[in-house]
Amino acid sequence: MLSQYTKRQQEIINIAIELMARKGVQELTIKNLSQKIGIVESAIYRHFKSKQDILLGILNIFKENKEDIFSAIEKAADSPLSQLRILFTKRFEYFSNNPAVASVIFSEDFFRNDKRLSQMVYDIMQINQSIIIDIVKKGQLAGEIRNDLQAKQLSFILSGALRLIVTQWRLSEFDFDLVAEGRNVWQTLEKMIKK
Amino acid sequence: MLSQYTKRQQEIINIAIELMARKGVQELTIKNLSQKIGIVESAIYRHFKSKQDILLGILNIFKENKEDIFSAIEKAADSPLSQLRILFTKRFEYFSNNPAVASVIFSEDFFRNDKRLSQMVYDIMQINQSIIIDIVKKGQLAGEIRNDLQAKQLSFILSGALRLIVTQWRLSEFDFDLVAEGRNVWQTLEKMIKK
DNA sequence: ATATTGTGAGCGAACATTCACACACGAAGG
DNA sequence: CCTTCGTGTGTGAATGTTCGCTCACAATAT
Repeated sequence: MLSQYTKRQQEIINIAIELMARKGVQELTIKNLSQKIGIVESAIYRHFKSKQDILLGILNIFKENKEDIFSAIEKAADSPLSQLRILFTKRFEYFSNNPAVASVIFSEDFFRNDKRLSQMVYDIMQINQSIIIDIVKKGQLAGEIRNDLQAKQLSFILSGALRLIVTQWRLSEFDFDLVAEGRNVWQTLEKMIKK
Repeated sequence: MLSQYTKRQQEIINIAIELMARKGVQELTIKNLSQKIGIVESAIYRHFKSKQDILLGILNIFKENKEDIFSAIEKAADSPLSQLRILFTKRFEYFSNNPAVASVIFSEDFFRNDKRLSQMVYDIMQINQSIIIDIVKKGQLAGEIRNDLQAKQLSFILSGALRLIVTQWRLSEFDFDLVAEGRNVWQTLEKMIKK
């Protein structure tokens, strides 16, 4: 088995993501979940021992995907600046194709109650940040990126822009072209950080 | 009366904000609210006709405060770049003194269910953006800010950084100095946008 | 035959909200 | 000066709903 989850579990996780995307976190109930799958409520508990574990599953799926993107980018032996551009583009494309995931991953508040969940959210954020920092540092060494700016602050600003645009896209009910708008923002960012 | 709300209503709103700050949005229940005030649940409904109206009250308070900050900044007849710096500083100071409000204002997801509430969140965001855009444009005209960058994109990047730092501060349970970190981020941003 | 998955009824808790009732208090009227 | 009355506020019990979850049982599949 490729994933740590069974087929049914993956199905449940995906539908859970869709539900959260449609109308926010309060839409994710065991009842809605089971109805959309076509089984009865109690059957959910054959596959997950609690709702928290389903949420954990959602975060896991996202974490795995993110790690995939990153390792793909590292292998693409481009210049650091191109790597950042590809990173941005790929993330926007992913969210554009999976709007549901975007809705879930940025609603950190919802995960605050549970230690495991909030820790996972924090981990995902950290992975994100540290990989961007690494690329920025490489770019500074290569003389591609301004080195009068701290890598940490820079990656922070990059992440902030990425997050905000996705958030607005989400709140606008996905009614603008995320990939196109993302490209615009990236171009401005590139001008700002390029040496 | 200065505000559109009575004393008791203001008290309820403030405690509601505190509750949401402590453990996230799910902590805000009529029961918790009434207990913390020292009255019985049903008494809440003497002052607000529904929970949604309390949430609307929270957003109103924040909107009013934000408008105050902005008008104060406009009056301070500084250079546009200084105005931006003051804007950043004041916002960080405000959140630092009112961590509860920070928690509330960035949990947009929670407000998605209700048309009035999501509209209000959207309004607040728009006010924010448009004022920053105005200042940026002035700065570009005055030759203080690079004009090879679109004002809209720039203000976007500024807002994104501001939001992300507040979010991380919030998720870290407020355990770093928001004002100091905010100053760092601003200094980097300033270098990036200055002509 | 045994393990996996689904069913249906039901449980206890939490939730927002309603309602009949009680109390306090200032204004109005005799 | 006392009574009366309306208004604003708090009380305690109750309602209907939704929630996550459990359990005895049945069907299905290997």
